[in-house]
Amino acid sequence: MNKMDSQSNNPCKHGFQVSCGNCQLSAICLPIALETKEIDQLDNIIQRGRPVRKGEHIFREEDDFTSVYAVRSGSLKTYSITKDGKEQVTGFYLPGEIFGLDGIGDGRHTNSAKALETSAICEIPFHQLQELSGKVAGLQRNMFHIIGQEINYDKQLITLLSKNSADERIASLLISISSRNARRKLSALCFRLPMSRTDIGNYLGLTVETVSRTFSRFQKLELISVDNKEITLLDQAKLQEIAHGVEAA
Amino acid sequence: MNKMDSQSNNPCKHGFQVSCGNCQLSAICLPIALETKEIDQLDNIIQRGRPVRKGEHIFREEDDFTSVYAVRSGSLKTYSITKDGKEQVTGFYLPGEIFGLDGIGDGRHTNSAKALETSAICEIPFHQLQELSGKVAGLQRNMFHIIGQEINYDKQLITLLSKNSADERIASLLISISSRNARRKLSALCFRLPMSRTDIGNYLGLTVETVSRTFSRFQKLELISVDNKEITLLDQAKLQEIAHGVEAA
DNA sequence: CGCCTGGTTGAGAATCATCAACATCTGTGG
DNA sequence: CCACAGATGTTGATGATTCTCAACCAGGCG
Repeated sequence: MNKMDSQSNNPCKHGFQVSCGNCQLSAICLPIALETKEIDQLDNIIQRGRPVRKGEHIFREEDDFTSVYAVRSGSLKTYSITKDGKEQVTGFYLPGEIFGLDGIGDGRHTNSAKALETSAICEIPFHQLQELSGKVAGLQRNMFHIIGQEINYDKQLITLLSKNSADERIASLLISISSRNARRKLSALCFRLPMSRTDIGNYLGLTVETVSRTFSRFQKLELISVDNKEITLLDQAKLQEIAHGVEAA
Repeated sequence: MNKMDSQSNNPCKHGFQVSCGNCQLSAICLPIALETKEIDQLDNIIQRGRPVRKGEHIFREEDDFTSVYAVRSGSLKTYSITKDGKEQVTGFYLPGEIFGLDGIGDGRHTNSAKALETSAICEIPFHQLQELSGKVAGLQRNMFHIIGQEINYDKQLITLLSKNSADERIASLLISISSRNARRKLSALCFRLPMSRTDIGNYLGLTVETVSRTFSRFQKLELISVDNKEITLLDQAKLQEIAHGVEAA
């Protein structure tokens, strides 16, 4: 069915021959306006691999950190395994978003990245990016900017986990996905959640049951309409209010 | 009394005329070995301000991001104010540690930094650091390393908040403080917590009461001995076990 | 000395987790 | 194309952990 599939208006959703210059997402990946020449330079070092299928890894915990990545289409989650063997989901990434920055610290990834659906990924070898960013001031600023965003998102998530109730966490996640869709010029009110309820709960520090119950309750309150993974926000204002204007990264 | 004051073996605890070259903490601040010449270059751009007193701010949320900072002596907390007006403690920083990296994202600090006791702080103007790091490869790597650490710490804290019980969180914090003391060649078993119970609870997503009760219970179990802010770890192994080997950033 | 902040302890309440049963969806092979 | 199995999601009943409210205690500072 999938009548509202978020990607369906893109004729070739996994076309990986696109260059940064004509990529629809460049406004998101490259927020600082670079000169055409600089974009070309960046373009030359980016590798566009084959699409990855649902469940495949882009990298794994402990892998050498060689590249950062951008989502072209699809979505993925990052996660790590805790000392006692449990999975901890640390982030969801949608088209236009950068991931793989964990690992800048010690040269090894501290998370794994796994596709939630068939996805196209841009790979940017880090040492080349670093070299290039030494020469191109705009790019270096941009990199710090992106890294800084990651830190800010994490701090926000920390606050969410530390202070907010289950309702507030779920509402925040919904608002976050919604506004990230809006940034990509997709519907902010009607979208498909690419991740499972289990992943949502894991990410937000809740059990599956609590996630499920909260969704049901929100539906009963006519805040959202739930059809499996398809979500429609019926009362965005009220959700914002519940989320305290805080968006889950 | 303060017989075990962590700083008391430093004859001039707030001497701010020290240079990076002969600073005892350089092994922590500058983990990548820089050439002497490079250290001098770094040295020249670092500003050593007057000591800040307990409760004073080093910077505030929304301030322009101009510098990163290193703790020379004392300690501080970073925090932000949530949309609904509550304080969220986002980190504690001890001597040799770098803070103020929030703000790399959008050029404004997203947190405030406040001294927990009289402290000496090194200020490193960021644009100069950035310039210098363009020239000195070791320094650039070092900066990415430090920023990456920050990301890793945050991810660990996210896991802690998302998965762990009150006992586990408290044990993790104690182990963290302990091992950061050890890194500074101070006692890993007997130290003074510079922050209030309220701050601990805020940071770990717990109420003061829960923190207090947990400390009492740990004492009853002879895991630690508590005398106000003075903590002695009596059974480090058991604490490690409770913390699942996870340290709170 | 007494106030005020910070810390401790207790009783009761609320939220969320756990356990368990059941429903639905997906995708695979007959 | 249907049937089935395993994974994923929903709902209910019960219980544990942690929060809330409240009283009380200790230490520091005017």
